[in-house]
Amino acid sequence: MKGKVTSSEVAARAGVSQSAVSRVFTPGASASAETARKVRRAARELGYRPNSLARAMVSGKSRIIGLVVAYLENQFYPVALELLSNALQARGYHLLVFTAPNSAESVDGVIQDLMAYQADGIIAASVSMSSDLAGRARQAGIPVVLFNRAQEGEGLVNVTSANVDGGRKITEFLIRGRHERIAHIAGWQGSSTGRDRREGFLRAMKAAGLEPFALVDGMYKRPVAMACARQLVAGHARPDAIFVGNDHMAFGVLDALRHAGLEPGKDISVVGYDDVPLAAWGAYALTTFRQPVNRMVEATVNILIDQIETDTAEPESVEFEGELVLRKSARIPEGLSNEGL
Amino acid sequence: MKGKVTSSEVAARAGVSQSAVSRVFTPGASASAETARKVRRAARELGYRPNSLARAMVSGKSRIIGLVVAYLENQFYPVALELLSNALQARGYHLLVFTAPNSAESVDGVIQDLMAYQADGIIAASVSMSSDLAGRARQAGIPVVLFNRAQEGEGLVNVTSANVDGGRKITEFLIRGRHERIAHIAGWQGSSTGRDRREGFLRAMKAAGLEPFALVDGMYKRPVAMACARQLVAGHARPDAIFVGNDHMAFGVLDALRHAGLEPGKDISVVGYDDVPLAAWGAYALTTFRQPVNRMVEATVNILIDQIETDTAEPESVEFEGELVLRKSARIPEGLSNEGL
DNA sequence: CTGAAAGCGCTTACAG
DNA sequence: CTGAAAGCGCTTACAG
Repeated sequence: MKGKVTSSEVAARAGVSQSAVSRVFTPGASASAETARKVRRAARELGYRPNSLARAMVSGKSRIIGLVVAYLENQFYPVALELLSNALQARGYHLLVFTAPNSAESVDGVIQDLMAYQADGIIAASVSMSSDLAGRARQAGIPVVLFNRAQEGEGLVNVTSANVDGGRKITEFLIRGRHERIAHIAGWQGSSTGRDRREGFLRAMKAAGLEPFALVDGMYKRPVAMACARQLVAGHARPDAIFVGNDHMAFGVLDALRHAGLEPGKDISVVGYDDVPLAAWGAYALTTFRQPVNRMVEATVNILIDQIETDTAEPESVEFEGELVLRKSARIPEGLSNEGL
Repeated sequence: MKGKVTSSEVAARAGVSQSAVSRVFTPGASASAETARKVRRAARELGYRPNSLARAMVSGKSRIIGLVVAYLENQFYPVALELLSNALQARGYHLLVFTAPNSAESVDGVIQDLMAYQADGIIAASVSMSSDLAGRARQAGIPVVLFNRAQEGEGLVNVTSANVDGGRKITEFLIRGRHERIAHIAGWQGSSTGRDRREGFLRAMKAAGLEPFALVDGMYKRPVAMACARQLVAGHARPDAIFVGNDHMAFGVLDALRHAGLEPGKDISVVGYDDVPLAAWGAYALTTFRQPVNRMVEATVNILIDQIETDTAEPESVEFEGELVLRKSARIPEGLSNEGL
């Protein structure tokens, strides 16, 4: 066990000062070709790499971005996590990941840990934080972006897709498909996405002069959504369409419906929200509304890095358009194809 | 932007020395009740938390564990990531996550970053690293555990399940079910899991005096596995069972088979490997071999923390038993139930 | 370009 | 128990 090698050891071996070693490893610092050569050689021989922690301490930049996520079972998050990680790595940042139950207290605790680690920025994916803590992060100069969740608060930037709009478009699609008894198993009403999609649903129904066949909170949980679906089709008056608050719940709904002997897309239409990879797989072929994860990730990373590396420009929340993706789980209105939307 | 608050500022406000502040925040250090009270009060008022980076520098312990993963599309990894993160957080450690394509070079690069961050330990999930780098990690005193992958090398600890055994048991199950034309779409042959499961398959076939109907490398990739499946059933001699190297590929195989008009579990049997959550969902109901993720995670965390916190005890690789999980995608031998195994 | 020196925010012997 | 001081491994003015 040799332990770590330091810049002083490299300096000794290269016959230069410790500062010289540091300069060779600092992009933009000045060192002669000769010095650089000697230093790199010694570094290679010793297996030296600058200690990022020490560098972070003196420079005040850790190049660590904290990511707080709730549940990874919903495929939307692993996908986002991977994209985020790749994009950040490409720009020299690293993701410190925390999984936290989606309660303000535990999220707050985790974010305090992140601040103790001098994270340069924080991404909260689908979780909310207390406004008190948001204020403190702002005071400490740590930018926070909320990914796929909207929350008011000073210094809080939201990156979302147009959820009200999406809920409305899905509902209009269903209405155009001549569905008359439309139910909504909503996303968790404690979240902005759950509320917004529901709002879109309600507006479209109202505009068409329709009453919801049923409206329940599926909590973004598979078992809850499945129970709701079973109940909805248990009586002899049943919905002819169900708009489900996200894909993760919609898969459960599809499973429950089939178990009850119904064929989705024929006996009953089901539409989800997100368009996770699994939605495209044959066994589900879920009609859904695509959230543009790529663009959401790109925006998140840009906003964060802009705030970290320049201190101008108050960042603004962004909202991206999504799009309906037609597959087999819902009846398609006559004359409509995926292109026609 | 007030910036971070330091222990000196807290000391000034509390009317004690900076060392005193440090002691109050160091578990096990001695401070009078009176001092502690004053310090905590001042800290609260100022919103102080010790800087983890500074603490890490002087103590030599960062409490950061690096996790390197390849692809998160296979549900096995998000599940493991979440469990790992929870277990580690509970013990005061944090996960710095890197996604890296599964090539020795990129994994090596990422691990060097991890070492630069003074990670206390490294978990490489289903990726391999060069033996050169493994040696360096060992020299630097950083424990590395390979999760779900076996690799020889000094200082490398493997946490796996009994893959040869699993492959054998699946094959025996298929043989007992009177399948006669058994194909294997293997996991990537560049990985120990892929090779071991295939080895188990081969041994069981040989013991039964059977020839493999087909044996191909599915590369752990869904599109590849689907193409293999399509080919296997294209001719008029087709397999009556397919053992697929992992669940992720098996879902693709199931989709491809159904698309070709075959009913899994009736016209043809399919067995996967892993038992990810999705395998239990109605649309797939995949018969598979369960890897005990919980125990694998627990062992990984214990081994790592033992090595970090005590410097005795050469750690040893561990291998856990898995178990067959019967669902609907494969014909069940007469007289056998899930209990009967 | 280069070296000596200060300083980042802590922990930890060392004396009292 | 408590304070003054050294030191963790770097970066970055400051002189030359």
